[in-house]
Amino acid sequence: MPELPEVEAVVRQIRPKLIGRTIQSARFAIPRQLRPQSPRVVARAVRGQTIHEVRRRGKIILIEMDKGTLLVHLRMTGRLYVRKDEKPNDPHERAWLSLDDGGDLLAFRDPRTLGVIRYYPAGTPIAAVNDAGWEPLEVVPAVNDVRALLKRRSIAIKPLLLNQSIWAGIGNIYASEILWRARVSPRKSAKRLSCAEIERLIEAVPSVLRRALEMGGSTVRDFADGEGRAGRYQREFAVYGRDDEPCSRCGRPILRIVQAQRSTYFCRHCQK
DNA sequence: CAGTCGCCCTGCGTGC
DNA sequence: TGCACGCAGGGCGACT
Repeated sequence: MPELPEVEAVVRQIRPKLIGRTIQSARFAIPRQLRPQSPRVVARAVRGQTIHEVRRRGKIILIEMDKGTLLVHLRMTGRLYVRKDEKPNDPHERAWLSLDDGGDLLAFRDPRTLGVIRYYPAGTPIAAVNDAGWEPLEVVPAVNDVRALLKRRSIAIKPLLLNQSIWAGIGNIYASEILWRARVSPRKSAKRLSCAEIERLIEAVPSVLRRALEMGGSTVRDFADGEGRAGRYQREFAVYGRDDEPCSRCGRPILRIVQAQRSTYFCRHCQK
């Protein structure tokens, strides 16, 4: 579900509610989500630790404590929010961290249970973080640096944008939106992008993501931020989910194709 | 090695 | 109404 803008929205919501709080206890309902670690071991490890920082790297949420870091990846349907401990349990909640004062709880809701939770003792390398590519809202890479990464990749540019080691945080919705803005065909082999196309891509990546973040992210099905609020960027989608509708640039119908088992939306006329 | 595919899950909308 | 099917914002491991 959530891509960079949605994850950032969640982090901004929960961060002030978590910093300085101490974890009293933790519960994990789906052991598979912690594999290869075990719920019991992780619960014991985090108990009594104080949260110092809550950060995002790409789509990854990092809850940093005295002696280690809890990593949360929301994957398709995960949500994180702070709520009062007394509310009746949502049947889709899968993990809970109870906080010291005020009877608050950090809840992890994830109907499909594809989300991931992992604990890293301080000093342990976090591979997914170390392997993550440019942070789109912080780094504007040089054309030559992007070209170097693309030059021997024959894979189509759209599935490559989903690879988190180029830019971190781009997912299936924004990949289509970014390529429409950059006027690059999603089917074009990465190594065949011209310098001009790479320049447009470098412009489009942060532009699309920043605008989506300003709008509170996108809500296609049921995304909600840490306050339970829906995003509004879906109203501005140029192509995602708009197959057969006219392209706002040229009026030709938007196409839907499948690449690497995922839907791609684009305009064949203005994306070459 | 690079690229593709199946799969992990649940829930919802569509069409018969 | 009920059921089967396709599809979903992600990413990994097993293949070719």
